This record gives sequence, C-alpha cells and structure tokens, in this order.
Amino acid sequence: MVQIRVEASRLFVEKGYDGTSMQDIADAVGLTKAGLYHFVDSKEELLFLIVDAGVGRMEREVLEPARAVKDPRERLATLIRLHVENISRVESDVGNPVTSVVENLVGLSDQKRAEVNARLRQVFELTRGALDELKAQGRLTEGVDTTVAAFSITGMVMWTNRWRRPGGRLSSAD
Amino acid sequence: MVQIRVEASRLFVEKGYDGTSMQDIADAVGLTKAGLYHFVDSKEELLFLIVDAGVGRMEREVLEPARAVKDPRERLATLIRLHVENISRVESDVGNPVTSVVENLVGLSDQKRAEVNARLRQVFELTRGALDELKAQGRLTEGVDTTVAAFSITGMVMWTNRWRRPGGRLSSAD
DNA sequence: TGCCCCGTCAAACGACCGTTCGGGAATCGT
DNA sequence: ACGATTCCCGAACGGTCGTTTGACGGGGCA
Repeated sequence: MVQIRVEASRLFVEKGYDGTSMQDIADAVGLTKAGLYHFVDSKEELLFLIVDAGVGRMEREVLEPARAVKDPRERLATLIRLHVENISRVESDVGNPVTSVVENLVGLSDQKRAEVNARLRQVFELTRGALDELKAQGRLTEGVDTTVAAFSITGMVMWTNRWRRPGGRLSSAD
Repeated sequence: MVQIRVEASRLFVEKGYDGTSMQDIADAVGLTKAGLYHFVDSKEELLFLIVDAGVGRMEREVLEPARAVKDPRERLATLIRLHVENISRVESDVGNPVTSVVENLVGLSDQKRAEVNARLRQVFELTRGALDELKAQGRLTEGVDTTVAAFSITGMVMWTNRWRRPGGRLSSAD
C-alpha cells in the first residue's frame, strides 16, 4: 500500500498525472490493474492521498517550526531555509512532495484543488506577515510593497523544484 | 485560424494540454472536430504553434532589448522588467504566452521539448551573465553564488504567472 | 472439515480521445 | 457557365483509459 503511493508519486512527478495510467502504476508495483483496485478506490483518490501527504508534511516540517520563531527576520530566514530543504529532499519513502503537489493540481476536483491551494497559500501569508512586521519596525527598505515582495520570495523558493541538485544554499535573500 | 490559436491557448492554460480535447477547441471556435482538422494537422502541432509563438515573442520583446543594454546592472533590471511585463500581458491576440509554454511542455515530443527548454534557458543564462559581470566588477555582495542567484531571480519572475493582476512593479530585486 | 475473507487475476465495459474519410455546399478564377 | 478549390460536416475507426465483474487459490478460524 505504501509502495503504491511511492511509485505513483514518482510516476506522477515524472510523467504527469494524465500521462500516468493505472497500468503504469500497476506495472511499477507488480500487480494487474484490477489488483491495484483492491487497494485504491480511484485514480483521483490516489493523487489526493499523495498531495495531501505532501502538503501535510510541509505544514508540519516547514510552516510550524517557522511560525515558532519570534524575530520576523529570523522567522523569514527559517521559513525559506526549511522550505528549500523540504523541496530538495528526495526521500525514499515518498517522491519530492511539493513538486507532485504543485504540478499536478489539474487532476483534482475543483473543490479539493481549492482546498489544497488554500493550504499552500499559508506559505505566502506567513512570508507577507513577516515582511509586514519588518516594515512596521522600519527594518525594510523603504517603498517595498510587501505583497509583491512576498510573492517574489515565494516564487523564488517554489521554483527551486526545477533544478534541485547543488548543496550550496543561500539565506541571504532579502 | 488565428482564432483557433487564441482559443486553444486559452484552453490549454485553463485546463491543461491533456485536459483539453479537440472537441473543446472545436466548440470554442464554433466548428466540428473534423472541421478543425481542415486548419490544423494535429493537436501537437497546435500546441507547438502556440508554444513556439510564445517563446519567439519572448526572445523578440524581452531577450533582445535586454541584451542591448550595456551596463550589467541596467541590463538585469531591464530583463526583469520586460519579462514581467511580457508575462503579465494578457493580450487579445494570444493568451499569456509564458504560462502556456512553461506549463504544457508535457504534450511535446522529447525533441521539441528539449528545443523549447534550450530557448527558455536563455533567460537564465542572460541573468547569470549579468550577475557574473557585476561580481567581477565588485558590485555584488560578497559570497553570492551567481548560479544560485540567477536561478532565484528567474524563478521569482517565472512565478509571477500565478498571480498577475496588480500594477505595482519592483526592480529592487538584488 | 467447512467457511469466509484476502490478495490477485483475466476479461470485459463504456466512455472518450485524436484522427480519417467521403461527401456536400459555397466561393472563386477563368 | 463551369470546373477547381476551399471550407466544413456526419460518421466512423482504432486505440487507450479508468473502472467493474466474477472467479480462483490459499490461509486462518471454528
């Protein structure tokens, strides 16, 4: 069961949700399509399981620790560092979670897609919040729109799932 | 013919390449599927037409003008400004071109996908080149890896296709 | 031993997809 | 006036997809 999720996640990232057939997944875990349906109700449920786990992990290992940091400058740095680490981590138990989430929302129903998007937006909100605090304390360059800046930073981080590899990290991104 | 490209581009962006059927496109332009094939050879050709036009426009209206700027600091600012403008522009004659390109590469053959990716990479290369020059001139904060920084800036810009709207722009992104 | 659930399968189903074919109007050059 | 060309359609084709059905062997339990 867990192996199904792992392989499916890998395939979804590799070939996209639509580009992956139940046959592909069945082959990857050594079952028939029919056998696969003994463990999973539908293809969409499988995608949701994966996406849900990915977003959940992000909330647990990125958002939560970052929220606990008091100083806004430090909080922002922590958020960025943890988020990049989380994205870059290609673990044995599940493929890159954020990639699988962001890139395959198409397959979800409107309702679930909206829900996942709302949860993803927390990253942006936390970023903007920290920037707002910094601005209120006069610790930010004048004339910076915090909303635009927050979008920029979020985008910068999210985009890392397109090149991965190198170990050199920067937290000097303000 | 041009209307086909416009509607197809819009639909590809809205529902994804795989999620859009030839029937959908035919409906959008008031034709039958069969009638559609009078103007287009295949679905993939249609996607390539759109993607090719999008990348071409980016090369013409973003890369070329930016390359002409001598001072690296100014060149970088120009590149970012033009690129953001180009992405944000939702014109009557074609949907957001970069979005349609970046998000739907899945549908292309390996060969064409590689070609388009190579053309997209020019943005990154130009960014890194400008940063390298700045660094050589000692005009850049010490200890910054230009490759990572270039990826970050590119990502920041590319991500803008996820929120569009507001007019407030920043070129203070160094 | 008899029973039932679990994991697995081959086969089929209906839906939809991209694409093709043959033909019927309309339009145009001559 | 007329043949050719352009535009467009109804109908079908072959294929793939997600999903369902019915069944078979085997292991645990009564």
